[in-house]
Amino acid sequence: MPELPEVETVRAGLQTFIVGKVVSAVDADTVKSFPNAPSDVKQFLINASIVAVRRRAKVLLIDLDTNYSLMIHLKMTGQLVFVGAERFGAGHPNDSLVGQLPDRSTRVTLTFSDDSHLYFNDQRKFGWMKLLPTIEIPNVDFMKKVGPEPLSADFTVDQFTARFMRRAKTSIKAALLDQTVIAGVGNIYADESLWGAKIHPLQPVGSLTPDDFARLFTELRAVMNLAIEKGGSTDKNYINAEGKRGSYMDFARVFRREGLPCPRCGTTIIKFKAAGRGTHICPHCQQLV
DNA sequence: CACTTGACCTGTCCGC
DNA sequence: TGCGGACAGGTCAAGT
Repeated sequence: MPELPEVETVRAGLQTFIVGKVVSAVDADTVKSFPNAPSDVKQFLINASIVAVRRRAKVLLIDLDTNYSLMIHLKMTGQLVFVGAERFGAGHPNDSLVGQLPDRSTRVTLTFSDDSHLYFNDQRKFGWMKLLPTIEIPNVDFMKKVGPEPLSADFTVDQFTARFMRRAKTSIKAALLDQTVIAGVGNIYADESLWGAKIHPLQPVGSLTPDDFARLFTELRAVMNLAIEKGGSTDKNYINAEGKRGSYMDFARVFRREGLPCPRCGTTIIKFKAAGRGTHICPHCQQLV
């Protein structure tokens, strides 16, 4: 579910809420949620304090003062929700969630020494948490293979184009979704940026012109920045660290808008399958060439 | 090797 | 209302 803008929104919320807090209890399904961690994972977490919350691609990294980190992937339906202690009283940002969590999709509960909680919920159980030494993070297979951050200040259109040309024979949509090409793009922002750049999702990468890449580079970054500004996209499950929904779907131009008019030309938006995913285009603006 | 497909799970929606 | 099937925003292993 969550793509780069959603994970970044969660990260920013957690950075505000949990840095400095000390873990006092852990309730976790260690088999499901900590597949690679030591069996005594609770001992590694209890009494540790949160130092920082980072993000790389769609992965969250919670650094502890013990030189260990929690590495978390939310996959399709994962949520990380912070709930303050009741004694914080009315007006606390997420007071309304007190008593609602944990629920049946809660996989891990971290309790902090001030009686606040961090809940990892995941309906479909695709997500995971791993505990590992902070210094080992760069050695994790995914971290070694994942492509550059599309929003980083020093990322250029030339680098962007060169990354894609490694996958010249595949479709542009499949390449956008390939995390080893560019980090953080998922189905929503792939469709939205291809509409913005007026490129058909099945267009072979190798047939795109420098101008196509320039437009896609600009559109992808603009769409992701807008999505972060709107707190991400909530289609079904996604909520941020305060348990609140994102509003980007109110601004989506094609995603989940099949049957509605293209906001640019009025042609009816269609949906089909591309790169194995539900794909939305304006058949007038985005044509195979 | 490059690329595509199926599997991992649960919940929801749609048609009969 | 009940039931079966398709589908859902991600990633990896296995297959072609």
